[in-house]
Amino acid sequence: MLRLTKKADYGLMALKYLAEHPDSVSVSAKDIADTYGIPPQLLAKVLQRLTKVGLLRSHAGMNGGYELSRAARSISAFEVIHAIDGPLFITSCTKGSKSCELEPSCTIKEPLARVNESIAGVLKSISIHDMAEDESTSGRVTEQPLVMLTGS
Amino acid sequence: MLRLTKKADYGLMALKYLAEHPDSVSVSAKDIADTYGIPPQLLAKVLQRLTKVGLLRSHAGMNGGYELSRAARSISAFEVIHAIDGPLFITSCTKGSKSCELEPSCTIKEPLARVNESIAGVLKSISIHDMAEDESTSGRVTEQPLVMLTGS
DNA sequence: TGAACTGCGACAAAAATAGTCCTATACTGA
DNA sequence: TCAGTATAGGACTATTTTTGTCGCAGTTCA
Ligand code: FES
Ligand code: FES
Repeated sequence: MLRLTKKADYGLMALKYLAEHPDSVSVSAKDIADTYGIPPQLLAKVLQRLTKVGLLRSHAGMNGGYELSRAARSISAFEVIHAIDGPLFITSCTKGSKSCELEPSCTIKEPLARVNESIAGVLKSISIHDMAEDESTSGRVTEQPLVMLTGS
Repeated sequence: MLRLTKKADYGLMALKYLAEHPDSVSVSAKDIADTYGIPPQLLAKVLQRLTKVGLLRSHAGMNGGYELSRAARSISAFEVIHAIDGPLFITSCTKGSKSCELEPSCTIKEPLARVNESIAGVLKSISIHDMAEDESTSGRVTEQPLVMLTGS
């Protein structure tokens, strides 16, 4: 449930990498793919999309690659995920204008839309910078009890 | 991104239906499937699972069916979703104990775990009762601007 | 010129979801 | 006690989504 796609994951990882290497003028997709052990071509596509929406600046040719187009602090996880996975959301319908078949009957959409908002809010409140920060902040968050399975 | 499965949707819809019909002693899977126009057998399975985890009580035989085992107010969306879609969460890895291949390199997991918590919190804070309530509360939430696409 | 890049579109493979079928079992009421 | 209606659940297929690959065109730089 509520799984992020790998592409989004890859995208976040890549941005995090870039945020941690501000010295390098630009880093190639291959470089990042190698350090994380993920398929280069796939990552390339992800980075291309991020470039398209303006989160990255690309530079073709030798010693080319990507760099953040803004400060890591100003790029939210939401933006990244939205750029890669698209705007779709919680309920299985939610096609924006096009409403699903069970529209008249299903009244579940409304309350869930508010859940969406909350989630989007959380995602927006986390920046790439925050993520990059994490490992330098020692093992602070490592062993928290994640009280989220009480339901069953 | 972050899509709920249809099964979970169906489950929520069914519980909502039950919450709205407290008069009926028990409602059959077919009844609910018919009113919402969803595959009866599939809904049956969903209801069976909800019964198994104790959210519903089932009653076989003629005029049988399901009923809420607790007050709608005390059943959270989280419980329902968790029961149906399982405990899996945000990051593409997160197999609990089994950590993914890119474990040493990927440091993105930690911060995202906190996002998970927040989302779970939101889901836990919404009860079936809240959902059922929604339509009686007039068209209050209908035309809210959902400010969640600012990213792109 | 040629090596090392990005930028795309089309495909193929794999995995997750959605949905169906079939059989067994439980309860009800006539 | 028997027919009808309902849940329980395993096995299976179909569909969709996600993941990953290939090939080729354009760019930059030495
Ligand atoms: S599932 Fe489409 S309107 Fe609710
Ligand atoms: S994607 Fe598995 S540890 Fe980050």
